[in-house]
Amino acid sequence: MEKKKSATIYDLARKLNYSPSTISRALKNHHSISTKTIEIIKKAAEEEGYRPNILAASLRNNQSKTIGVLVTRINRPFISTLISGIENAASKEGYNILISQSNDNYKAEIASAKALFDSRVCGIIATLGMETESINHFKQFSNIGIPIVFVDRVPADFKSYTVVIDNYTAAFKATTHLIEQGCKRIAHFAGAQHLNVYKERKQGFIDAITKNGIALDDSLITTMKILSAEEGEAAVMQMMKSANPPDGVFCSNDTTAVSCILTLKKLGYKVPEDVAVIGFNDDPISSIVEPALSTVSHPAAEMGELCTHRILQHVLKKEGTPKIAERSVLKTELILRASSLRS
Amino acid sequence: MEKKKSATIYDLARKLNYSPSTISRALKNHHSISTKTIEIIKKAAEEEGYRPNILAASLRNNQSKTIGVLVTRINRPFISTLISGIENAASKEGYNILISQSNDNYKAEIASAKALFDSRVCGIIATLGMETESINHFKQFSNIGIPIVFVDRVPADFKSYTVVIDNYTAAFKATTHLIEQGCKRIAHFAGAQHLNVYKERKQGFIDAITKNGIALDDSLITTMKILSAEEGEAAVMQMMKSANPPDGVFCSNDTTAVSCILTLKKLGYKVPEDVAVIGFNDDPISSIVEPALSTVSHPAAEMGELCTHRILQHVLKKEGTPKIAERSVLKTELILRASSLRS
DNA sequence: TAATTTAACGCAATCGATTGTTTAATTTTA
DNA sequence: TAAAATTAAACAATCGATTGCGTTAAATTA
Repeated sequence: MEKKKSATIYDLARKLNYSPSTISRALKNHHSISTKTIEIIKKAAEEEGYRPNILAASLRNNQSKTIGVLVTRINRPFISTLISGIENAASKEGYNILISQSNDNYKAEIASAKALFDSRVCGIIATLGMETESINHFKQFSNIGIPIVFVDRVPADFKSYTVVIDNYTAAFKATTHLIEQGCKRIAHFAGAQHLNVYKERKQGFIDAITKNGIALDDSLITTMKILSAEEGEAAVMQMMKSANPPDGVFCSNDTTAVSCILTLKKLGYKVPEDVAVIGFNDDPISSIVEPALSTVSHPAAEMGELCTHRILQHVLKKEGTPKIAERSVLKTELILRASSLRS
Repeated sequence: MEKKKSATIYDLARKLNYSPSTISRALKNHHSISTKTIEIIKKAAEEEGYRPNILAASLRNNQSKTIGVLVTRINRPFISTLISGIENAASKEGYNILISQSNDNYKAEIASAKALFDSRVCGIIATLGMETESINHFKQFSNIGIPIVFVDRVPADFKSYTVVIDNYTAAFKATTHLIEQGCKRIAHFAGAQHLNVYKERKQGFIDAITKNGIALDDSLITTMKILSAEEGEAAVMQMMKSANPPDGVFCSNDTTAVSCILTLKKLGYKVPEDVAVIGFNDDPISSIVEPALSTVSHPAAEMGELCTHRILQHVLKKEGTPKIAERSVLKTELILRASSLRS
């Protein structure tokens, strides 16, 4: 159990009587090294169990084949699937991913960004936290030309790559679907309005309502802090107590939507007959709850893969190629299940 | 948008007329640097936006304050929560985590291990894949003294730290609970038997059955490849068709347990009256399905934190301290819900 | 006052891989 | 055959932080 260190190119050089530079070049098939020598060196490298020291190479090249990923919480269905997509695409190209979570805490997000920066990641993929006020902590990356990809929860005005879904249209369609099912008074569980995703979903909801000639009733919109099950339950209790309760609810996420269904049932209402419900995200619980929850599917894995591709495109791009802050909008799908189907 | 690089200790040294070594020492409050100088240097570092180059420091120290995490699939409730625990504990101590997933593919697991090794992680936390045959790919770490923590799905005979739950006891208790609820013919959905977790759960099941004086009926045990919902459904269809169907099922995971409940309901059986069901993991779906699923809770986040602590303890340990391949067994909890409560 | 300590900091090697520039040997061309 | 071109490999600087050892000047002690 000695701490014997793995061989370096210097060890190989000494052993084979070549210079370290020859070893280095041979290992990556440099043309100035003869085929014979390359063979000899590769064989020896194999035998000696040589493994390149990535730290040394990264230091020298000043870039680290490591992508930083900064998310709010790793253990959320959407986020973990996103990360999975990021990882699959990255490892396929020989890149590693460094993960950090902010737990939706602003200060932690800043600290995480700094940590990832210090690790000299070659690019960073991030989703903003609930509390994020400013995004100055991302400027350190753009300042030195490190590409940033904001995904899902993105800032309004920051020059970077962006990977999102069309929240507005998805919300519009979801709400329209409820209207088509005969809902006349539709409620909306909105999320924190400083985050694009919830703001856009709310706007999609509002526009669908008004464009269908329904009067917008602000009292039917509940804005929640974190869209938790508890908040969902409380909102339902409140709403159903009112003189004119809703007959449909469009929730900004599945957590509150499932909570909504469960609470409605507990109160004795039938879903979707009395109240139709539709959520957002297509979390695993949505297909398990009874009635199964209609929802909007988020192409999480694809989004993750695309994020990685954006970073790699940027990193591998030749000098001089213009950097375009491209915005990618992925398609969502309306998943219709029993919770909203009255026919 | 120039690629201006961030300041180094050399830049600061030139600017302040100190030597790089003094800058380096001042930044970490070395006692041989005067308080006044430290102040000056830190102030300048702040102003210049100095950020240490971790790659350089790691190369010099030959250790990287980065923990490698090798899992099967990131987007599973248990795994993502485990990772979350690992990350929280690591970032608290200033360590980063590098994540790689094998997607349960043996070759990918080997490649991931190599990638993490090449990244010079200071320790590695791993759970074995479904296909993992040998664990030779982990020897490269132990060979050079890098600590390994196997978690949950661990190898039988490898000298390393281990963080697991007591699968046997949990399974024993879960099965006993079904017996106490009056079940006479209890089925078991077992997982791949070369993995410790499923093997132990099966043994716990068997022992609970026999110790309660019930005859063991092998036909009631279905061994599944990946414990998917589809496999669960198929198994239920098969079993309920038999002449002597079970009145209770202990499933090795929640995915098959939920699938079991849904299938039973579809077939017209009542849960738990006709068939009581209990799962394993306490995934989010388990509390949403109807009837809610009784299950065994896995302290995933704690396990993750403990894994990180094991690595850090080892890494920060002074020279000469004996390395103990400690095995940590965490407590599980039997979560009783409607799917198994007949009283 | 001379001899020692101590405080404060600089010098230079080091970690391992990379790469522009030379050098040496061999082959081709004039 | 001498000069030029090509091939193959060595030399040496570099990336940025760290650290053992050496150096200088001031402070303390004898």
